Amino acid sequence: MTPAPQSESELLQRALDLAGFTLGEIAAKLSINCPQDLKREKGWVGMLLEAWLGATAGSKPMQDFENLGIELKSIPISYIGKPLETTFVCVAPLTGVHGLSWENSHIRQKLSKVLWIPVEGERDIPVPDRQVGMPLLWQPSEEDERQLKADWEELMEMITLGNVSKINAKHGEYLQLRPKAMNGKVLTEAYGANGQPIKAQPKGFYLRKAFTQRILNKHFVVPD
DNA sequence: GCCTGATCATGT
DNA sequence: ACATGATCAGGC
Repeated sequence: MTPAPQSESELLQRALDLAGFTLGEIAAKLSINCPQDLKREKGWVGMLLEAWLGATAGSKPMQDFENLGIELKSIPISYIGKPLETTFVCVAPLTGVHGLSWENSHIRQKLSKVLWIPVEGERDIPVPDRQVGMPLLWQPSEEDERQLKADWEELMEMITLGNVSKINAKHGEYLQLRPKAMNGKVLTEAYGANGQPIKAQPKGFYLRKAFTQRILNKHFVVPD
């Protein structure tokens, strides 16, 4: 495990050092076993990058580099550099949401500064052969923030009004809510239509691919 | 169970 | 082909 970076430039330099290497090569440097596919270790790439960059491991609901105020996100990309998956951000609060605003929300804090690291994610490339790309330190533009806030307010209104059971992934232009649990049997507390407590499947906030693709496109030249 | 890290796999 | 809904692993 690498010690935590003490500055933004130190973190960026470490990330730059990874560009061009394969996941197998990076795993070997850290003496970590590299799986052939991610069917049973879906978060493996993120954990590997955390280990290399010196992120604080653990399940704490805070940014990966707390002292720097930076969140780390690996993003699987296609052969032409487009996102292959949506990006999970954080779990959605289903209770205790009275008075919660976008400005003081957990998700806004997480997205205030993100170090994106593109990694080849095509399933026909064995995990050890997948290459890591150039890192990108990103902060939401005013437009990004407006759009995320609008989606967040729409989604949170459904939660607040007890419409959790009506929520699906089709809501939200750039931000969506999807199940986030080990399986469909996991239930947590939420509000019913009359304000009564009900049990519902946990939800997570995800960034749609159109949003993350725009982030990548602003900084990298990508073929059409 | 809740949170982290996400991708898998099915439905349309 | 792609988005939605479902799922996998690990620490606390």
